[in-house]
Amino acid sequence: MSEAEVELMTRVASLYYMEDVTQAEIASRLSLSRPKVGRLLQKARNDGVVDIAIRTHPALSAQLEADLAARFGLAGAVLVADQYSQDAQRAMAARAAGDLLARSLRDGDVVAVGMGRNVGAVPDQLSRLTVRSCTFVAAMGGSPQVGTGINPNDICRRLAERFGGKAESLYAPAYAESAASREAFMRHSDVRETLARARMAQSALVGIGDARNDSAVVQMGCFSAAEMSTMREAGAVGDILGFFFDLEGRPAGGGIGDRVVGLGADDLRAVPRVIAVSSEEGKARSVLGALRTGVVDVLVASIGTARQVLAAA
Amino acid sequence: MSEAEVELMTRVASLYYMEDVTQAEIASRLSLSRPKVGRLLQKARNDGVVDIAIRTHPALSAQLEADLAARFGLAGAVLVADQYSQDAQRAMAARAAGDLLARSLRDGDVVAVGMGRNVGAVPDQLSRLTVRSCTFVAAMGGSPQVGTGINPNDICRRLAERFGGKAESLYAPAYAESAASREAFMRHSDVRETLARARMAQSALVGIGDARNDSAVVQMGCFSAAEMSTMREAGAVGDILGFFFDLEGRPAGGGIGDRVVGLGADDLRAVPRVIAVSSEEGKARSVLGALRTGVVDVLVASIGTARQVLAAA
DNA sequence: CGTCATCCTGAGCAAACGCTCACCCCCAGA
DNA sequence: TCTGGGGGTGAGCGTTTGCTCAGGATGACG
Repeated sequence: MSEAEVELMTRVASLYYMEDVTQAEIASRLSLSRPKVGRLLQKARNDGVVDIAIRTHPALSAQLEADLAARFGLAGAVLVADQYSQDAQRAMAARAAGDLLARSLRDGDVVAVGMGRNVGAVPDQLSRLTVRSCTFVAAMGGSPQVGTGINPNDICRRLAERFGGKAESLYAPAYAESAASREAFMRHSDVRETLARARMAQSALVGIGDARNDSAVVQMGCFSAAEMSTMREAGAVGDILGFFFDLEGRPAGGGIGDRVVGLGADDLRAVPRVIAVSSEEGKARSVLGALRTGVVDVLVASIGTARQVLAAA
Repeated sequence: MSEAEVELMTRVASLYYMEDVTQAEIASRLSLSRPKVGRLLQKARNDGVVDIAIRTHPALSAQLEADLAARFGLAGAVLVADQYSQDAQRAMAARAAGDLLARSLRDGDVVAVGMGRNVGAVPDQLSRLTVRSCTFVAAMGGSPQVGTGINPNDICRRLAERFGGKAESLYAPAYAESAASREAFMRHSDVRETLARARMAQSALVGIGDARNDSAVVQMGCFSAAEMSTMREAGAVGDILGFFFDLEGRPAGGGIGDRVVGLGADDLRAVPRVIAVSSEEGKARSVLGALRTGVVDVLVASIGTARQVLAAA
């Protein structure tokens, strides 16, 4: 895309969206055809030159955000409006998380990146225009069982693509068959070094999993449905980076969760700005547990989830 | 406006702008009439629930911004797309300045506020949704000669209104008739204390004046056109808060500019984050001088102005 | 309790817009 | 040189949208 085209696109977008000139009028002023103007506008929206965002009115969220921050010692909370469809909800949350990330990242920062559908949606919602030369490091291994787009390595790559930074992959499975095998993975120099870099990150972007049988970690093949059931019986309500916790935020699920190759809870606590995204309704208990672990600094969730979390707390 | 209405507005806006549902379809889904949906959307845009922004593509601005920052030791530069009309240009710059302010302000911050059309346009462009409990202090006196909207006190009031913070007025004229009279004003306890608070601000928002006979300070009656001519002959190319400088950024204009009641250049240098806005074409020399004074930390201007400034430097 | 003003509401219409489709231009390959 | 594909372009049409205006509800005030 040439610079001249970007400029034309910006001109057209300014006239249309800021000065409320009709497409036909813009066409005649700039000697273009009307369809061409329409196409330029469409492209402008696509490329992020025109940025349309739905903001949460403080009347709906300010009190809840303050309550969450106060109650769980968060640096902040970002609540988005409830949506009808789950896809829209995810997009909404992902976009808020992306904006937050874009605002807080400085050039040269390192970001530790988790997995899951919510985290995976963040790069999709991110405008291509905010350039940050950051490094995105996978904070957890991957799994061939699930499609691309959910794996940390892939999310890192896409985040780096959008921000114009670098991605650093973790070449390890998300989950080792045994504690011994996990140790072996963790000792491998590539894995060790990548995780060391992730541990030193200024920010982390993670999802909050629910401990259900259809959750992402099960689909990824990290755990069998049976193991997940066992963990649930042991009190597990959710996970962050494969680290399971109960409703009180204490480690839960027996040793089963200890076979994950990636950053642990203590590692995350040392990261200054851990952003946790949760979009699905019905994850209130998972979110509550997650907040109580003390690893989360900023929560991105829906207003509905926030209400439920506060009610349950 | 009730909470339920805000919620409805948000719902409608989400469906329309994020899920691309037509107004008629939204109307039938939510059992509303189509015009009602249209009105809700309009209101949503008005209130800032729907936020449409034109972003500057990095291809147009990134290099220039980096050059400006490097050459003048700025913390950053924000460049907006060139506009045809001066009003649109002003709105564009004001909006960028407002966004910048919203991003950098923390609760409890104090902001020193200057005057002029550009600064005055900032609150107009500011969405009402970003709440910050900050204090906006006038960094300069006012003048009854010019309409409201340009005077620092009024700008403070409007900024405070938008952000939900407090405004602190400076009850003094922008300009004293003599050095002695200025001293008298500056000694007055109200004036002294207000300026002391402005001096301790975390941020400042100021405009860059050109030293023309039709400039804002002349219209405000601070100086006569003749005095302005004298200052220009003495090398003055522009002013910040009534403090005049030449093309090299050195104080200029003889003692004439010393009768301004407000913060001086040294005061501003002590403010960690001075945001200077300039929107008009043809102010390149003023901006160049301003940047060389070393008081500006972040420049908000148009791409065209930036090009001229760098070419002249 | 009546009256007036104001705001809100929804019908109808004209304008604006998105979309499809045929067309043309450019370029690669025969 | 000819031919065929691909991408971009502008006419025309159907849909969507903004706007005006009359009707009705609501609330303030006499």
